[in-house]
Amino acid sequence: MEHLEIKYLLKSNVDALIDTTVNVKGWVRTKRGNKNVAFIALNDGSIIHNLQIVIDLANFDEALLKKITTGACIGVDGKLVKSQGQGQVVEVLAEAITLYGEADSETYPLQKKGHSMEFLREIGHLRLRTNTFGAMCRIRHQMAYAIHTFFHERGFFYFHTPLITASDCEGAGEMFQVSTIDYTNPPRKEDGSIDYEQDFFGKQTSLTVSGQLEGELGATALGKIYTFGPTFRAENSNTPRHLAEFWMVEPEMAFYDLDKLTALEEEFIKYCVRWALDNCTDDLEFLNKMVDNGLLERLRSVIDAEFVRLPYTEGIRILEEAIANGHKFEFPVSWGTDLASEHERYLVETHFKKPVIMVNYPKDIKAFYMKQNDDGKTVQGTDVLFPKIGEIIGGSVREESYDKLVARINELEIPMKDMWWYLDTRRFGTCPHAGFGLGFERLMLFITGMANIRDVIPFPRASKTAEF
RNA sequence: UCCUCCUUAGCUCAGUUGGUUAGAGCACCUGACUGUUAAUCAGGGGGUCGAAGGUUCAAGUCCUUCAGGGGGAGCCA
Repeated sequence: MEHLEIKYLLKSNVDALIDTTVNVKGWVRTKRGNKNVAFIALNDGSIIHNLQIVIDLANFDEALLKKITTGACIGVDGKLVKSQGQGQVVEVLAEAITLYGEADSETYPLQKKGHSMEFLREIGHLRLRTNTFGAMCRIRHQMAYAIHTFFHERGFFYFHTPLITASDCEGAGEMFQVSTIDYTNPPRKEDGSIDYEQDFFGKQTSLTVSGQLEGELGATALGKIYTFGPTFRAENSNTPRHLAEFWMVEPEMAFYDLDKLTALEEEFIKYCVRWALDNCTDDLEFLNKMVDNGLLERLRSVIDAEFVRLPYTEGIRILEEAIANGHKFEFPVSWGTDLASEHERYLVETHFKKPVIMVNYPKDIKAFYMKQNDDGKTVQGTDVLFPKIGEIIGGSVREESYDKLVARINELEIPMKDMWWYLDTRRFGTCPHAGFGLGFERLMLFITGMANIRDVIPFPRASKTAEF
């Protein structure tokens, strides 16, 4: 008999299957009943909803039924019928049950009741079987698919940048070293330092902190590319918004200026949010009900809003005005300093009440590769600031002038000996170009309404966190 | 990394100015119930109070250190 997914039975027109025998397989969420009849809520992961299996106790061996507990895996052959009870349209009257795997009820950690996110992190290998994490994983898949679709439809090429790199040009913080050297007895040079020429790659290597620099090589050859892959930061940052291993989306486009860049950033995020609303309805409704009551409203408001373009200088003026009107911030505000989270939140949540794309930052608080403006003070960097989660995108127009770029590198004393290939993009056929980076899990935080970034990736990697 | 709060049953939490045998709800087990929706009702088992020291006649409760976790901050995506 053909095995049918529960999503198919609950979401398709199955009138033709009524009163026929079907086969379903999945994991038991709950079993309840009386001495005549038992009800099993069966979930196979294809959809958040459970299929109700009805068991006439007279037809089954009591020893078998006893083993069908929360968490057990079973297959059921049975007649599909319109449900007698409320709460579901169809249900299956069991005719034969196959027990694939028991789940001892005294030791199986997941209960019918809800669990705290903190507890579920301790059983990361099993939490995927909960409603919340099932919803998260299905949405995560849909978002990945949406991202590929968005760029593919617009002529971007999916461009694969290396995970192992020999350069840390962004200075984006601590990196994880990649080495086959025996660290208890490393080969040494005459001056006592470790001789990486004898290491696997013949030089010191790390896991990448960004695919941007290689992405620029792609954009200056293919026109429009995007990367979508894992990224690594060895920073010991212990917050609900940081991971040591996270997925990043980094488009890079030749011949894009600041206006085209911010337009793409806005269009991209709205596309993803709309995709979620269109394709993850059941999961989002569940999360809206169980995790974050304001979720659906917030998602819809982002689609409808026109993102504010806010020059940094104007942002500072608004914040100084707020202070003059009596608003208290913990940290001072002045032109030239980076904004603290509280300042960004004020602008997004209090002042404008919609997403803000801040542009033209002081050059001293942004990376060396950002395009310098004619004022000599600012660069064409952009941050997309979102309600609740803060910075979701960081991007910029890149400095395409070889002389200006090298001058800035020398000014900041950035070691570029391993970066000669990057400078060649400006030496040979340089072009105006721009790009941005979006933290995929930050997007997931916004889409799902989850509070902690460790709960929007199946197996989070963070400081002291690598058990599962 | 800094600030702050927390750690008591499988889970979520009570536990008074330090004072007999550490409690509840849920979960689990047993039983009842003619179709349940995280079913309901009755009963039962279950704890080295995060770890190590210390103060005290007496510590779940006070002190110190460590570990783990939450929230906030910095860094960023």
